[in-house]
Amino acid sequence: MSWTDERVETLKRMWAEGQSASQIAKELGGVTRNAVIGKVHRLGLSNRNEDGAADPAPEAKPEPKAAAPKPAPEPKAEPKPAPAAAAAPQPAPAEPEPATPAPAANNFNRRPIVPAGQPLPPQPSANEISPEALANVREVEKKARKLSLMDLTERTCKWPIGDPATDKFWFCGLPSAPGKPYCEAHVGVAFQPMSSRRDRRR
DNA sequence: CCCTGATTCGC
DNA sequence: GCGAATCAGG
Repeated sequence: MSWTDERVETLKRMWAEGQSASQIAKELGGVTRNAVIGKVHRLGLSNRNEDGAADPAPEAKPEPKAAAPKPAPEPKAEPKPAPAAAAAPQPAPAEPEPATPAPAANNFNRRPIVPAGQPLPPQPSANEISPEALANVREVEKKARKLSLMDLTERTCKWPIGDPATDKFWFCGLPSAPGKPYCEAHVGVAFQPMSSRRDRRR
């Protein structure tokens, strides 16, 4: 694979969008993230520093996991439902397959990338979670690995526990089922089959 | 352990 | 110019 104009263009665009090198590499195909980073440096766009302003902004790495406007072969960013408390959270009342909902990202970018909508609009809470599942969740919370945001990966449970306004806040962090955002127990309460009450007739 | 970008250096 | 290996870090 070589850096054709088109590929370089894609690289530039995605890099400008804040995509990570690995994401870009995946999109392009045939190259590793190292190749992408190498190219980025050679192109001289390692940082989007506009010269002149010697503005020391040492701490500024939001690591935007923004959703791509156009290319979305593999949605990476997963929205973090924020159940009010550990009490009765119902992040995703789902019916079909909530594989990867909307990219409600936490993006503090300079340029508009994400419309930034409501983080958690619909909370019908018209579900009844089985007492067993709830008890299970309670139990699981005791075993939570208490991961920080940084430690979350695609295979760690992203169920929030505690009050985000305090420092008593962390994520479950237990091993999550492949492709699922939560561990077994939390998947159970997060994705309800939608019909706690089966309509008798129609 | 997962990930990120940065740098080096033989090709 | 290229990118794997390595480094430094969250």
